[in-house]
Amino acid sequence: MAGSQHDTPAVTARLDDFLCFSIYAAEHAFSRAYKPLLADIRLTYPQYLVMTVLWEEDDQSVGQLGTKLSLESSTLTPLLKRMEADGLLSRHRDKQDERVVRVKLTEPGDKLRERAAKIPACILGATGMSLEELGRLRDQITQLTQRLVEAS
Amino acid sequence: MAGSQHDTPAVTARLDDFLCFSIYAAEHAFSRAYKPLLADIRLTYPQYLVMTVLWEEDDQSVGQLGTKLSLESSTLTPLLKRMEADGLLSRHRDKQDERVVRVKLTEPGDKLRERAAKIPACILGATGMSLEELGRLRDQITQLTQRLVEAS
DNA sequence: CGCTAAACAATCGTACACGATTTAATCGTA
DNA sequence: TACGATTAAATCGTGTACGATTGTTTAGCG
Repeated sequence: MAGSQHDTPAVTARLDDFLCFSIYAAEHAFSRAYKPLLADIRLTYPQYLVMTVLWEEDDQSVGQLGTKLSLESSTLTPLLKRMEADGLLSRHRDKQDERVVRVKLTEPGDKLRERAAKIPACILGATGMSLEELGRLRDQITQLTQRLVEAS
Repeated sequence: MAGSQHDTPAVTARLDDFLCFSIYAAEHAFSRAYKPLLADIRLTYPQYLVMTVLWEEDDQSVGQLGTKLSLESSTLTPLLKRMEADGLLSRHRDKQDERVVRVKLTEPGDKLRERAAKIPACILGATGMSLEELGRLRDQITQLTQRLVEAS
């Protein structure tokens, strides 16, 4: 048959060896860890990420949000519409450039920030890691992401 | 400044500071890096993970797959049905215990393993990391996941 | 033996997520 | 200034992903 001498050995990499799978599992674990905390303030995990971006800087375009979150308009538009229906934010065409839709927090959306303020500490506690460890790990992962993006 | 003495300061954590977001972004980046490679063999990323588990050990129950992949039957059942329709695997009730459904690779599903064999090396190249670095990072992330799961 | 409890997969409803396409607005340049 | 190219969102179709519920089958216990 094919690889009588060297090429691909019959060995298959184990899933647990995959860095990508560890990331996949960690993403699920984070999402689940956040779920009960976010349920209190009636946000999903992606919605929480959007709110975090807006709490950081209000009045951004859909495109800006997409860049920061690595999401397409095809994902963001319905997500933002749900959040608008929930009264968290408003969406309006930019007067200067009608192609652009600007997203602004409503009063309740802005207020929610206070109720969400304790969440990061809860998650930090769940990780059982120090801020330094956590920061180092985050930076390594961010660097990895950048390389993956550049390579594609 | 910040904590004049205690309660929540007006400062909001920046999204980029969040470990969870670095994971979220990395998960997207991996999924996108795999996409063109997987398109060649007509698999989605989650389907590839299922195949990897089955290449490692054939003939597993839906529950076993779910445990290894951290997925619910509500996710796996439709996913496996699509893969069955694509001729990659078969699903049959276990004769000993009619509650369980056993998933087996078909001949084409097994053969696909060879064509997929070069993918890990492509991804490794895209990360620009050494196997040692990669392994260390993976172990840290796996440990993090375990702590998150335990804490919930 | 019979009956409840538990286990397993499937189903349903909701919510991301993406690529490809579409629509509308603006820009560039002849 | 006209008109093709570009940009920004939205739309459409497909595929995960989950919680809650359902339907079957098996296990456990009196």
